[in-house]
Amino acid sequence: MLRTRFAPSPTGYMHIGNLRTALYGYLLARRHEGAFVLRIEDTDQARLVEGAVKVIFDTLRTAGISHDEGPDVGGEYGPYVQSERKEIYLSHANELISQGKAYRCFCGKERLDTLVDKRGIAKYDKHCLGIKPEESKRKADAGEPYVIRQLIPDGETSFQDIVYGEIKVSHSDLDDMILIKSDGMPTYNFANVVDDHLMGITHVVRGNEYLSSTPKYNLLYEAFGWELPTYIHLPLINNESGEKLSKRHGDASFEDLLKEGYLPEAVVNYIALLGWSPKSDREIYSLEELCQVFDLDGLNKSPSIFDKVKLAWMNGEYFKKMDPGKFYELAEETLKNSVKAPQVDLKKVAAMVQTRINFLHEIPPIVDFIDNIPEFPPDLVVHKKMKTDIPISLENLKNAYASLETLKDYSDAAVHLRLFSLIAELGVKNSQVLWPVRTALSGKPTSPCGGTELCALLGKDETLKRIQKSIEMLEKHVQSLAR
RNA sequence: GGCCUGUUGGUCAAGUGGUUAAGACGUGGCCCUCUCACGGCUAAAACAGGGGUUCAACUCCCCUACAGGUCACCA
Repeated sequence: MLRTRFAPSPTGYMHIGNLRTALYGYLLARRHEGAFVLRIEDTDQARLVEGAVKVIFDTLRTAGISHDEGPDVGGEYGPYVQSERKEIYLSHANELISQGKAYRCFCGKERLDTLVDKRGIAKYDKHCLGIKPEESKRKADAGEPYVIRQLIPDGETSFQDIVYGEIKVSHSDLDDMILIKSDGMPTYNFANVVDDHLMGITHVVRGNEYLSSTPKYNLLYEAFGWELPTYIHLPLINNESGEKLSKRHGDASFEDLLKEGYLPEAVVNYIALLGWSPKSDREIYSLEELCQVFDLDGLNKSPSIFDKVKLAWMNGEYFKKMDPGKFYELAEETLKNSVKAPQVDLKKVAAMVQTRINFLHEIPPIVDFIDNIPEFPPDLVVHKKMKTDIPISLENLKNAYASLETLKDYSDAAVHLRLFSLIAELGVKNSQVLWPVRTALSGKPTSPCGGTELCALLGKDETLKRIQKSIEMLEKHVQSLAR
């Protein structure tokens, strides 16, 4: 059975790159009816962050990425938290020592520092490899602090990566990396390998920052006589400046994006398409659909840039295709805060606004005129394409007022009928009546609906009041010009 | 700096020796239309550079340039 894993370290911050790695691992497992396991890599005692594991759980849950095994749901390969597996790593490392494939290193920081070159790069000189096994054991038993290092043999390693193909490196470029730290905890490099094997991970999906250390991991697999997993290294996601996404650069985490108004479904959909392509023109996919179509073949090797502009578009797409009831539910609070007029049907407002926004926070400025119509200049009723000028607008506003004054039913259909028969009667262009009305009712150059709908939305009292006000304003303007 | 990887329009991205080099976002224009939006149509816009291999290279090889990753008792 295919088994993948997501193995984040609890930093309290889940960025988009991490989330995408989790997503692909999840999709691969789902697609092949395998298992997706969550493992917490908390071997760095110095960097423990309060509540960080919760951030991981929350992020995965809201993204809809569910794991089959993990610290919270259990499973037969647990525990799934590395700090609880300390002894496992230690015994494995000792096994390697007894086989001569790893050794204790007693070098202190001071000595290690002397190995650093002018660029700040150090390679261990295998100094402690020279210590005889019995001596090493004696020192360790005497309580001298030490780390355990992997002994890299001479030679060359090559391996296959699903997306990058064959990778070949010479062992002379590899360092005798630390497996067990002096506090007894394993390093990521070691724990990762041991756990992936012990947990039966068949496909390792991770960012390509691990591509160059993979040979070292393979040497570990080899030392233990374990079978290599299938590697799937993912191209990195960069920010607008082409840098790797990071908290330090102020790049948004999944949580941040949600706070900014992005829908989790849209974010998941968008990141699925960064570095992977369904090889079709279609771009909108639900998570379930992604589970059906995801394939390794569509994986890309070049890095991509996280583009919020396109994400914003996709967010809008999700709003547009959303069931109106669901949309109202999401928009209700925003609407109630921005529209207080009692006669206004907020469900109608929601419907008007649904195709016009990418974010909920774009709603208030669109509907603000409902409660408070702004003062507007006379010229606003002048529109070349609508074939209106001030005299025509004034005239038709008066006509519309008279016509609307006697109307009782202010439903969309009734207003529409009344105004269009007025237009027919006058023998003018639709826009010559409707544009002045729309402007008189909204006070703005644009509105989320036309003149007739505006009448119906505002109701009779408010409609007549606003038209009257515009008539007065325009008359005053005309008089001032005449003088 | 060593090693690893990458480089198709501004961005995402298809393309696996022979194509008018898709599509999407964004941008401009047009249509629809009682404004805006939606929707429809359309335009501009790309194979990093140089050498090979080949009848034929965006596709294969080499070099250069640029970019990213990595070289921690971080993961």
